[in-house]
Amino acid sequence: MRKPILEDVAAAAGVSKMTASRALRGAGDVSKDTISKVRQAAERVGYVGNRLALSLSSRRTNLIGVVVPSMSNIVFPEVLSGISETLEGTGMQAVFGLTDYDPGKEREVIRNMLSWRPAAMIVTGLDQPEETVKLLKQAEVPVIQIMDIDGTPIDYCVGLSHTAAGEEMGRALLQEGRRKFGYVGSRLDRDQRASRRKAGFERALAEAGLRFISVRVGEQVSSAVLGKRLTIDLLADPGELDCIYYSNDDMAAGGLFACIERKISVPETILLAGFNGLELTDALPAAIATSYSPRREIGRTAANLALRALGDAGTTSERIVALSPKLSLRRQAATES
Amino acid sequence: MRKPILEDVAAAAGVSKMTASRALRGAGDVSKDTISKVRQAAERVGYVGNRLALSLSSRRTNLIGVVVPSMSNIVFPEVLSGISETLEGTGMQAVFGLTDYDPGKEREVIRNMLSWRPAAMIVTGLDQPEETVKLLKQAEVPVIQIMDIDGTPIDYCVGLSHTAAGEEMGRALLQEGRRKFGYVGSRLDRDQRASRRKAGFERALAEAGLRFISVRVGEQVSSAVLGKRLTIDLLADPGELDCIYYSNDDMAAGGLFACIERKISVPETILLAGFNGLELTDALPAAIATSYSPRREIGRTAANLALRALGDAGTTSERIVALSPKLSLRRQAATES
DNA sequence: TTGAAAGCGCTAACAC
DNA sequence: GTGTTAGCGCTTTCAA
Repeated sequence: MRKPILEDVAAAAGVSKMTASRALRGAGDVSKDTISKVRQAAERVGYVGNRLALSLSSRRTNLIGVVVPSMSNIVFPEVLSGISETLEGTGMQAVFGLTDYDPGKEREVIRNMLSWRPAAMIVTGLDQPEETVKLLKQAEVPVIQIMDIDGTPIDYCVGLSHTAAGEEMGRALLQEGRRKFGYVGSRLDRDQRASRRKAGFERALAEAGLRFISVRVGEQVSSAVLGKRLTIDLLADPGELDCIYYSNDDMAAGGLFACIERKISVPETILLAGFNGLELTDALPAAIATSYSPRREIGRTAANLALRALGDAGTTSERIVALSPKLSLRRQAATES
Repeated sequence: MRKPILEDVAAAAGVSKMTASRALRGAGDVSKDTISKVRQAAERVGYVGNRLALSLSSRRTNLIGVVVPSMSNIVFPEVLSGISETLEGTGMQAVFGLTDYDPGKEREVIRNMLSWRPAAMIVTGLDQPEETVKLLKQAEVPVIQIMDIDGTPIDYCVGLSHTAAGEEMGRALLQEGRRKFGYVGSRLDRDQRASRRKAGFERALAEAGLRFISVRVGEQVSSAVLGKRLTIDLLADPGELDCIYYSNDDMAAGGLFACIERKISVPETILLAGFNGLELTDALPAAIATSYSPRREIGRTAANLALRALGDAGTTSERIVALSPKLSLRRQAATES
């Protein structure tokens, strides 16, 4: 027996297709009696609506396309959680796509998503190639760009200035009296945000007449393992560093593990600084400096911007939502306990 | 001007709708000349196909629904990466949904996905409530259940036996001469797999006439922070433990950090054991035991099972794909270098 | 190799 | 409050 369609429900309930449709959606004026009759009939025949038909017919979907570069650390999964959480109960549904930091893949993923006629798009970064931007603009759906605000958004963006974050961290570490800086990162050609943090940091150093004494940039995906290896390598360079800036917390954690094994005291001898403010940093056996990036909140805000853009045109939102990273140089006191 | 549809492309190319459709899809016999004419016309007008119409009309979608409980550690993101990676280039597209370990949410997420008429479903675990199983069966699409193989799959499953993994770890640790065991976990009521690992471990202990001397089970999501806190708490119990089994590596890493701060030597004084074999464990400053769970491979295999189930009925697959976790008690030698 | 007609399963718009 | 008609944008089927 073929899968039941609306007409089967209508027949089973003894009403017309249209009445059944209205009853199931709770739209229009349908008598309480009819509604329960239809609902029961639907239950009985095991009806599951067909969104393809619904969306084609009504010319709108409940889909929000979300495009992120990677799932290899916890950052984007947390953004997705924030989006998913905010969308819950709204009837909207997120659809995710991965680009692996590849602009070509990104364009294909976006093109594919657009063919599903999503109600809105959330994409990572402000640096899409022109062709991709054109694609997004032609789609005529609200576009929310996330993570970054250094640039001009297509419609909306929410995130933080990575240049400023790097600069702020640089200033703070100089303030702490550090003078001999090293840098450890990876894949800066692909990860524009990490590379802007580095540039911002270097600007702060330049103002003090300083620059990175030693630098290591890996080719692999960033991870604690890579951070550890590059740190060990870096520490072999001549010149005693008193501070290392990492592209992110995963790398910095690896650096800390290297220092622990070598019995270098952190942060006394060398101060380590990362980026993201991962929960992991609170558990580490020594403090590393970090800027907390509000990943979940970025996800929530992005979803809210999308919802608002789809709702009544009355409520206008700021086009650029700047969230500031919270700098933390020392271990957080256990604030709440 | 409204968004171009197939008819606009056809008009621009001077052919019929049908010919344009075939030319763009590369289906049927269309002359080379016509094909390039149509492709150019599509490019010119900025045509993006409408998958809603395509799927409704052809009665099949390129969607594979994927339902996972959480994104709060790296495990499921890696599964999703594996799926995404395998689907790339096949024309199939994964759609993700989160359940937050809530059976009610799971049912709603699945029902929602089914309304998009996916070609296959990938869901986490073998322990869906009967009602949800009924929903999946009625959908008449291949269902692949992942992570677990302790049970009977609806259609296919790929994963490992968590009971066996726990038992194997227990035996190995006994073999190592450990005798005084503690356990640290969280949310065992929701995470059935963690709770089965614990049960398996306890079975191994029971065979040796032993049991956990101290146990801590938290209410929050598992994390290094929680693992650290519960470990500190556990260590305050009377009786000197020589081994702690954790619900997973995140928790175990937290335990290690607690030991480092307290200057307890690991693994000499206390051996710590987790589960998952996260990359992080390779970077940690002391070895923790773990079972490597092939997360990415589970994702890949699940996607392949789905693809095969959708392909020519000729190729039948095993219904149950058992992957074995690789036990590691000591730090891996850097095998490849 | 190309085209015309019918219809996928639903809802919008209008009648009653 | 309920039903009827006419599509949504594409593919399938059949004919030329």
